[in-house]
Amino acid sequence: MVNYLEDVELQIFKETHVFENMTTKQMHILVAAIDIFAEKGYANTSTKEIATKAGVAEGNIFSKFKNKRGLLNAIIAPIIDSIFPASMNDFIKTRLTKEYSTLHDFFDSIIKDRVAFLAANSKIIKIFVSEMLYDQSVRQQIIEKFSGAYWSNINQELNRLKAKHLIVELDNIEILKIMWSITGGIIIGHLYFGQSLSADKIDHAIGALVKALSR
Amino acid sequence: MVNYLEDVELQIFKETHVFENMTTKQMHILVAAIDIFAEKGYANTSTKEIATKAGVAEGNIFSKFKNKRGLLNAIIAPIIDSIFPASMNDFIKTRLTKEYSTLHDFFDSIIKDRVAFLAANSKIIKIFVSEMLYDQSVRQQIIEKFSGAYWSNINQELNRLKAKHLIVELDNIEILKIMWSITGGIIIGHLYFGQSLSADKIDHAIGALVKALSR
DNA sequence: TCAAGCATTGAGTGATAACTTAATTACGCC
DNA sequence: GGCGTAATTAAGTTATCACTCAATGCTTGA
Repeated sequence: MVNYLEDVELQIFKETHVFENMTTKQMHILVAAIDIFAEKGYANTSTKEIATKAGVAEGNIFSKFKNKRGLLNAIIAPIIDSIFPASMNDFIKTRLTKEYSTLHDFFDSIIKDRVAFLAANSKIIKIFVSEMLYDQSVRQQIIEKFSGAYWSNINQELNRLKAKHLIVELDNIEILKIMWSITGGIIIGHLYFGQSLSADKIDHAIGALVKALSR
Repeated sequence: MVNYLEDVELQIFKETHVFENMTTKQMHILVAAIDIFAEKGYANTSTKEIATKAGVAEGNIFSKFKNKRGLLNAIIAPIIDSIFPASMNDFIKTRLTKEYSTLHDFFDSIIKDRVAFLAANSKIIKIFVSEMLYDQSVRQQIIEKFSGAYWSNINQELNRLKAKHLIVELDNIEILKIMWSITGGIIIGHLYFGQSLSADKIDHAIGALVKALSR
């Protein structure tokens, strides 16, 4: 029971205080839902199945999470809050604001940070990705979060790199798209096609990215 | 009615002869299913809804497609057969076998071909992508198709480029991953985030890819 | 023209889905 | 230790799901 809270995958829920005001049984529901949603998708999972796996009565789901969608939201919301901005706050402080002497340092820092985050939350990321493809409103939330602090910070940083003639003169949005494509490719390969996340493979990808975007 | 067959989106079904041995009403079912699956996903769509949109009785779906999953397979199978190998056959003949003088020619040809294919089949691609994320067996089919003619052809071509010192000395699988990441990024941006497929944006991405993988 | 056979219909079926609710249990506080 | 509140249960309830099937319509070739 307490083991659940020590699961690395659940770190993000502790950080975003989702577990506060939750009983042990309710945490079990959340954890069971994450497991099953990640495996076979939200729409293919019944609340009865979740309750059975969590070892609680089905009604307990609805007294805490209101409805099935509410349970999904409890899983997805921390991701939307974290995938760009929340853990990004920490990231901006420790990484982005320090001066990068080379483009390689810049991308090495960003990509490794993001890959580590995504790999450490693979089940939740799977749920999030699937739902993002289905649900326009989830995509809209991403766009909004993206337009906030994350965008202005990284935008600023890219302009600084352009001023130093370190990075190619493309629209920042194009630069970011290439950056996230490479990161996404690594993650998709890992999550869905069983490819390794070995350090040298990631270094190769970072090397390619640096070449792609150097001036 | 006949209009359906002129829909660009359905080209792939004509090419793979899916429409043969189908009545007009059965084609309507297939087309309606594509529309609704693409919009809200397979699991969230009822057979009744498909029948209503197609203007037929619900039972008609089951007499032709056996069950709901059979209907999905009729949509997905041509994609699996085409996304790598089938349209790739044509592509290999007209493009891959001619000698490329520069890496830019090589990627320009490949990326534009793939982007055009994916953009011309956006609804079906959306269905395919969603189902790929859910269904292990679909992923397995991709891996198998990938390991066939497509792989040996492109592998050969990449080795030739390496011999000419035109391309970076990474594993071919790593090169392909970077290539497909960039292509995928363009498509995801277009299909799910409403970004344009303008020629100069694609040229920029190709330019970045060439730099990334040049020796 | 008509019979045979395939396409099509739509009412019907059992299963299962999400969700409700009234009763029961557990828990914190004086 | 008992009282009030919140957590939990389990047996419903209603709706909807995929799918069946017997009856009907349509086409085609002799």
